Amino acid sequence: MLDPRLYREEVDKIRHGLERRGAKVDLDAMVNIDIEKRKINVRLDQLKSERNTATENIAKLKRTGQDAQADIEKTRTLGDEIKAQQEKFDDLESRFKALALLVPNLPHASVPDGRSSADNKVVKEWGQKPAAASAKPKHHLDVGKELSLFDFERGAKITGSGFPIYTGLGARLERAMLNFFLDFHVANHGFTEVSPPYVVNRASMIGTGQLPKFEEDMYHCDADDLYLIPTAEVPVTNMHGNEVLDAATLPISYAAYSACFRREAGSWGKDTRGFLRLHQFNKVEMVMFSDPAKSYEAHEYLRACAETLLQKLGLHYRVLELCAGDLGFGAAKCYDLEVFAPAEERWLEVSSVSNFEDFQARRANIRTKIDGKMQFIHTLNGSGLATPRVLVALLESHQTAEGGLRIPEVLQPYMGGLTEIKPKKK
RNA sequence: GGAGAUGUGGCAGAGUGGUCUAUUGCGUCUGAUUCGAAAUCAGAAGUCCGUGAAAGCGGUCCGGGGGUUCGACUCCCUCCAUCUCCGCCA
Repeated sequence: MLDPRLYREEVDKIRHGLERRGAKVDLDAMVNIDIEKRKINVRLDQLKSERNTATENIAKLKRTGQDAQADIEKTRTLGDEIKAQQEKFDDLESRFKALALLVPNLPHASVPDGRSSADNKVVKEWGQKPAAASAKPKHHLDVGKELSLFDFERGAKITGSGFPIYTGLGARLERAMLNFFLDFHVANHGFTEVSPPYVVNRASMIGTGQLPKFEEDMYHCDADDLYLIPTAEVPVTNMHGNEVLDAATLPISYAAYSACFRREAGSWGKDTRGFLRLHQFNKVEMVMFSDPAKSYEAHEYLRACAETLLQKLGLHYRVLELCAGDLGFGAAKCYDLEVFAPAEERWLEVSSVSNFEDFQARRANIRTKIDGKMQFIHTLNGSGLATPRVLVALLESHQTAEGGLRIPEVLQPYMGGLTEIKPKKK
């Protein structure tokens, strides 16, 4: 949510930011509701003030045993008027709030202009593509099949498409990645590990910005009115909802593993094959709560944390700075990390590192007191990392000449010392 | 799932329809005393909204929402959380 003051003091700033995003919002309607609301608020406060003095007077009369009937009658009509004005006010306020929850964050000044993902800026490339001379690597689905690492058919049988089963060494490899990610963040990056619920209430989904706008993308349990989390960002960020954080404890950094559930309602036809778009997948998420003055340093730090993992895995990747038109709903600035899949010959997004500034903190009401001044903290998060596409890159990047898979050194301790997954003998 | 109890400021804990402008204690901050500190004494302090150039002024907040009433921390309904006992269970 944006600072409500902006709607009356700096509408042009909002207009400009939304324009950069290519977002359509009826700003004029919101400004008008806000003006109307304040007008009624002034009248309402005045009426309440009158009532307060009147009831005080009644109390005084009653205490001294005098008749207060005339004052009671007068206050009764005052009460009716207050009720009527209050209803108007509540209606305007809820209308304003409903609209405000649908307004995306404004892009940070450093975010480049652009309409779509085609306009994102490559700011870094690490490692390199396999030499053209070497044999073209096999497709990850073929590698997985030969080594029996996963089973899409049976996943589809028991649940549906987009719910794969990792099997045998594939399951272990995926678990190895998650353990490596978590352990590494905790040991080297100063994160505290948390293991959150995978199901959250509606208020939490609003807090981080998934709702009310993206309802159709979320799995919902009707009987309990709870949502399956699309990312650990939701429970972990909302952990501190309605809290005033001690400024001395900032920044607070969490790393959380969770399964992630996404309906991907609007994505049919895009990347539906294999691992590229799943309804359930595993991810380690990094979440930070930062002093507002230091959130952009924290943003760079988070990005570096995610990058380090890819480097340790020996994967060729690049960093994109998203343009204004491609920013996620709540992000003020965002880096995407894309890993290269040599058989697919394309870049795959494996991490998205965002600074939300106070956008989520306003929704979830997370504050801190700095120099005696109450203010909203800044929230940030980044994948570190999601496993499916990393596995794809791993399968396509680390193939051995014999058709097996070389295990990156950092994962070997988690694989019982195994250095290579060898093909079955025929 | 069943029965009962509780939810009040940073914390503890009073308050059962009208000077509640929420008692008190602890903690916090400021000042006095002190070379400094402790102890002691005095004082101050919250959130959010509106209004105003500002000082200030008005409103709001006792788990959330709703109701009764001229007036609700107090009465009623409902939801949530916590605790105790019972049941079930990885």
